[in-house]
Amino acid sequence: MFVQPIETTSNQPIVDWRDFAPCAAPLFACAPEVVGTSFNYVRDEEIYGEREDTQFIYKVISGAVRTSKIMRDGRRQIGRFYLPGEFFGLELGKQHNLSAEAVADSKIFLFKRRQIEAMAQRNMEAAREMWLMTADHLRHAEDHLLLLGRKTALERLAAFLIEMDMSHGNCGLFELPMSRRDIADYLGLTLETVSRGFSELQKKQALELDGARHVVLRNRAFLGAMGA
Amino acid sequence: MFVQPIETTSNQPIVDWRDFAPCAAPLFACAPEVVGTSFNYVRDEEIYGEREDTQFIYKVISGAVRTSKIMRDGRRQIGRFYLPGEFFGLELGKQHNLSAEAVADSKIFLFKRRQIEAMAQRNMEAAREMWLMTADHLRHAEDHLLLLGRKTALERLAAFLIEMDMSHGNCGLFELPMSRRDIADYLGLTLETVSRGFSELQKKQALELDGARHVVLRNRAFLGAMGA
DNA sequence: CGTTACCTTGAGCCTTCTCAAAAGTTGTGG
DNA sequence: CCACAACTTTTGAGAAGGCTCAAGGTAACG
Repeated sequence: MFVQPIETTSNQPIVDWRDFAPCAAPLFACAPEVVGTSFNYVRDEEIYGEREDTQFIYKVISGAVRTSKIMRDGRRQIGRFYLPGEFFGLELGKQHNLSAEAVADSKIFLFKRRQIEAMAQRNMEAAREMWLMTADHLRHAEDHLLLLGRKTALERLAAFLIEMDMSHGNCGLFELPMSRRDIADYLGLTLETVSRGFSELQKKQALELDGARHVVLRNRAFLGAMGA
Repeated sequence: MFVQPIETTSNQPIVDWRDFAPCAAPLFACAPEVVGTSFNYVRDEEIYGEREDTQFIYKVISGAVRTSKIMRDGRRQIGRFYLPGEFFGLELGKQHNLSAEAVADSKIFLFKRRQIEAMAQRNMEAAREMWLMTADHLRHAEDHLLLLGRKTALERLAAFLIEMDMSHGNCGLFELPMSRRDIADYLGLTLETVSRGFSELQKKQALELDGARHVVLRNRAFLGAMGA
């Protein structure tokens, strides 16, 4: 159920090119010719489907997004979670290779792919910035291959917690926006194994859970060593 | 053991930009300003290491290459195999994220990263072509995530055979350049499970083995359905 | 023709999965 | 504010797919 975004009727750009730059990259001084449109998605709503045409490029404002592939019999692999500030859906091909859904109620900015492409044609720095984004996604995927192919359940969980902590500023305290099933499908496990893993890590004093989704890391060195 | 490539002393370009284009992409008409140098690697020789600086971009002429990550205790995950005609080692970051080794004795072309980067700065089409290459690698990695996270041993093997067949022109007949251990580390299995899988597929009349590495596919529809 | 590396097969084990049920959490309406 | 329903998470018990360890077979090479 792809929902067509509502275009703004205003001529004022809502978001300029600087917002399109990844957070880690130096900001641009180029023209605010690329405008975005805000849109809200409810939990589990599809943002785009696998093999669907690439019309937009997306930025998470609030909430969280997952990209995934699903097999005919229902087995699912989540490629990555996207948290506020992160971009997704940028692909060079005509069609998306993964689908994207909202993990929780989310506010997303949509940029027209045509505009982005046109800008990349004219602006060398912008083109490089987008290449950089693709390269960053590739690096994440490559790291995840090692996790899925060779790490144990507890190692995967540790790596996941460290990753989540990092994207929350390494403060050792964060709220998980996704369910145990989402985590399981990200880590190539079952939700029961994920749950058992959390219990195990609590027993090892590596973390505390306040409710199922509020995490406090108690031994980040241990988790880091285990997940790496 | 990284071996420094021998630079050509000739001013004649050995390879021009057209050779740098991925096979699937339209060829370029731009200047042959990028020159490459041929180099031979013996089986299992390291081409570059993980975290090593990105000095070159590589094209397989003959033989085969694997890129991989290794954990401290020796567990290894192979990211991808590269066969003749394919490029690898193209990264935007300062350092490689995976290491690369020759699977068999191989002839490789090396292109200076600096030259490639400079060209991308000047030539929009070339820049796009390189972005496309990164995007293609990302797509492959994403497909592989589903394989590693969710597929059974036999499904992984079937997918691998179909992939190998495709890169040999879908003729249903090819020579595997890599060992059972390499295949296992690519598919997130042990070499014994890979071997058992081959035997099982032979029993199912899906393929024939003439020696351990010469493969004849007998039922590609079956393998395709199983691997997808 | 012997040596070495690689591949296959077997037996038993272990991590993770499956199935099931209980416990906890959230939201809603009386 | 409480009761109830729906959903999520945790925990338990047993099953199974793939792993480990081990032995034997095959092919390449000096």
